Amino acid sequence: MNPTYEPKEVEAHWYEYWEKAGIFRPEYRPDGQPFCVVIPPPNVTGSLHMGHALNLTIHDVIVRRKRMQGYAALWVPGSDHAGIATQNVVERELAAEGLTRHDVGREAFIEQVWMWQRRHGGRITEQIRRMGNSCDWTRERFTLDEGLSVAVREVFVRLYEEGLLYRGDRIINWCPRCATALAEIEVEYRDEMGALTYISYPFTEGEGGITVATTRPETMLGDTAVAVHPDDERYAHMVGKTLRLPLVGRIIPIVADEAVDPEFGTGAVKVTPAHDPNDFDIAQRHGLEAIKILDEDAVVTAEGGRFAGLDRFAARTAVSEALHAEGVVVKVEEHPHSVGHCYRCDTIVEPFLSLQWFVSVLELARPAINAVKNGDNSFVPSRWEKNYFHWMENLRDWCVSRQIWWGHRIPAWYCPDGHITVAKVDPDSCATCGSEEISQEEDVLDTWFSSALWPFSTLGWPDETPDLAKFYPNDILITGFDIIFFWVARMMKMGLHFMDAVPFRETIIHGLVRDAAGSKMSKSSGNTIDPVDVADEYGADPLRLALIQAANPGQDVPLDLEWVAGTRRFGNKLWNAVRFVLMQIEPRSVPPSGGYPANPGPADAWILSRLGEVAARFDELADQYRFSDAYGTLYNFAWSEVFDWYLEIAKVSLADPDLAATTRKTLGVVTRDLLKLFHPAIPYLTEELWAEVVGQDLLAGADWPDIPSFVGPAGMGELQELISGIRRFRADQGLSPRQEMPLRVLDPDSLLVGWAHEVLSNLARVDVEPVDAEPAHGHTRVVAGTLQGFIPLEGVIDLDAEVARLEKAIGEAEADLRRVEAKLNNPQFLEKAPGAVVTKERAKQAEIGDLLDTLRNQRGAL
RNA sequence: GGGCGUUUAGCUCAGUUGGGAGAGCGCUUCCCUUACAAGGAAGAGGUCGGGGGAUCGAAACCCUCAACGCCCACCA
Repeated sequence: MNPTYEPKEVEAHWYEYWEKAGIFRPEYRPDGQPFCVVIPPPNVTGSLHMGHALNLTIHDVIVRRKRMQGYAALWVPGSDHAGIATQNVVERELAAEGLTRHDVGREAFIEQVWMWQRRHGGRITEQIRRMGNSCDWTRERFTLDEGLSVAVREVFVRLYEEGLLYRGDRIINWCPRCATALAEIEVEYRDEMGALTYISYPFTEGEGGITVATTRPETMLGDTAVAVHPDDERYAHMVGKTLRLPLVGRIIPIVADEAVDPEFGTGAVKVTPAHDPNDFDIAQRHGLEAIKILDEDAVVTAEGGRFAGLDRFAARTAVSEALHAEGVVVKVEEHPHSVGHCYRCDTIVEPFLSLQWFVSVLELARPAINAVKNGDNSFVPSRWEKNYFHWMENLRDWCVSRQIWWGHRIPAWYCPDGHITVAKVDPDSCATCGSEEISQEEDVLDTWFSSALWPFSTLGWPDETPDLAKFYPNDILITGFDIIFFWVARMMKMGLHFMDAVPFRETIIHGLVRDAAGSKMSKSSGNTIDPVDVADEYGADPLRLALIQAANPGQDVPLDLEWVAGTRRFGNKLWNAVRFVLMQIEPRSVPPSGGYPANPGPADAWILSRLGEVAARFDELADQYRFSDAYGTLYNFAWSEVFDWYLEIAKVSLADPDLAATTRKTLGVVTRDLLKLFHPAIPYLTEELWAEVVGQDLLAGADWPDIPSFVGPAGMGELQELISGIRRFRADQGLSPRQEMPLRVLDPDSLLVGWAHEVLSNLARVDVEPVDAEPAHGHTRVVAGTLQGFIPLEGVIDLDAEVARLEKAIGEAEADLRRVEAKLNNPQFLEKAPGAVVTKERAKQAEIGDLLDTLRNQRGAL
């Protein structure tokens, strides 16, 4: 073995062994209970970022542990066609050649996207493998593959037949750059400073008018009314009157509507039904006309009269200037307001009246809300359930049609008479009138429509496959809080509707990966760290361990390369600990499981008992998905107990003929079980070491540790405390750690037996002489419970240092005593505190009192 | 405007039935002891955001204030 841990070498080969051995397939454990999770499908043309790395590491830690625990564990991998995002990429390529997708034509364009996908699509899955993730690649799926397309079509048709999916004119959010409709959730709102323009609309009859306020003066071209609140006394007498729309000349009514907030602006609002959702609603209630004054490129239409042809922003300026010229602008004031941007390209979206396909989500949402309320699904951490409820209870219908080409084409056909035929199989004629002149809907479905089916479509639905029967519902779903609404909520709705069961039992929410300063990682701020680069430089295992050690449910994960360097140092420590063990035992001799010593020596029993406790605690924490705590516990145990103490003690035990055999056995099983416990987090390194220690089978397919209970011997803690105390004395005295010293040991409770004296003399570098009584003057004392060590002061040069050492100890003991006595002198405490607490305080008082006497005597003797 | 979260050592964070403040990194000192200097040993460092309250006892429970962060909302 190399003297140092080289992640790159270690990580070069194991993945293919695991895959070839079929360990990542649930069939590996034919009799195991099923356990299933589906990957949040990444964009097929994307590349791995740190958020993926965190999400995947959590997945893998869970799945690998479940597999080792004997479950038939299945992690379904796959990717998403990411309609708008992918289409944008290919369109940019075309644009470089001066072409648009319309120049190329639909079929050729789609073929070009497929080509792009075949060229780049393998990249992210390659990166997922590189990070060691144990997905079952034989079950890999793609949202646009044949099976999933069948599922999408089935769902579309059934929802349509059930009346839960319809085509209609609604205000949708339109991205003029992507040239498609968006769902509400696909719009990102940001506060921006705008101008609130107050415009006076004159009455058609008589003097005066009514003043309205708007941040978008250009939309006045499409106004068809002004609305006031019905209870607003200022305007009560005006309701029913008419106004002449400036610049346009259209006669528009004043209507009364509850939706108007009398407090805002002037309390009178201009109504532009075709370009504002509220206005659209008002118009519906009052039978107002909706006039589209912007087209799909956000350019003013012919309805805009002399402003026709102007871009929406140019139109804003032009209309504003014209209004000023006409003298109808009362005032303009600065006004912060929130502006919607396209989540794919950041262009300002345009609310737009448009004929689109919608899913009626409220009916689907009800069971999805109930499922969480009654515990069929729970969120971890549970506080996210509140957000989920609030979201689900306030849904607007989901616009699912997109005016792009890359995606599932909507299975609806129109005949010249306007009949709609929706069918699972492409029809030859109109289902209503039989006309053969039918044409298919041009639009495709929202990418999230297919993602919503992922937990069952990937398992073969609508066919009743064995996988579907075995692995639906999935057990868990792991994702960031940022896509709860995009994805989790929709999977819940679709899963319950079509499978009549929740798609997964638990929804595990993790945080965002942030940089070392706690800032969000983003391309624009240039603080992103590429996980593949990190894996190349530090290793995938160290990165995984660094991520998982910070990943408690719902918590953001700050990442500093310095911490990855730290986990790599841990890897090196583990590597060398194993190297040491292999110098003591026969390589490849430890059994894959069992093999615990029947009669362990005292130190063996101690470390085995601790191993059992730590493994139990680890399991408890891991079952709650508290991986930061779980691996923190394990990490500290491995380093500070096994490596720093047990291995050092073992060096002594190995020299003892009575203890050597059991020590070797213990070294072997403790090492092996540590490898098992660490394996889900650092699979490559542990597998490599397993090959040296166990040498048969693969760790990835091994059983989870089942550690029998051991009882640690009395005196272990005192022994360690005594050793530390002697080391502290030496450091305080400025003595060399190498300098041998005599040590008289008083051990009235016989805590230390022969082996322990050897340990003491080796680890503390002292010549041990057991004594039956406290030696005469001229010693300093190190106390560890009832165990006392006496170091002759002869030869200790620095008397002042020893005085200082003692006085510090006396000071600390006095402070402790004061605190304890303050409690015990409080009658209220004695009366009201539980008996056990009082007893504990009394014992403490006695113990500190003894210590203090000892220290004071010693101080006096100097 | 609503809702949620955070505030503990220089940094990042634990502290889950209220009973002697912890870890990792960083820092200081000593040590290249044949597994490991990517190491070992020892140590310094905190009025647990402020204020108030119930309690014998609060980092933890209640109230309040403050700062920071996130989500939602039809801010014309």
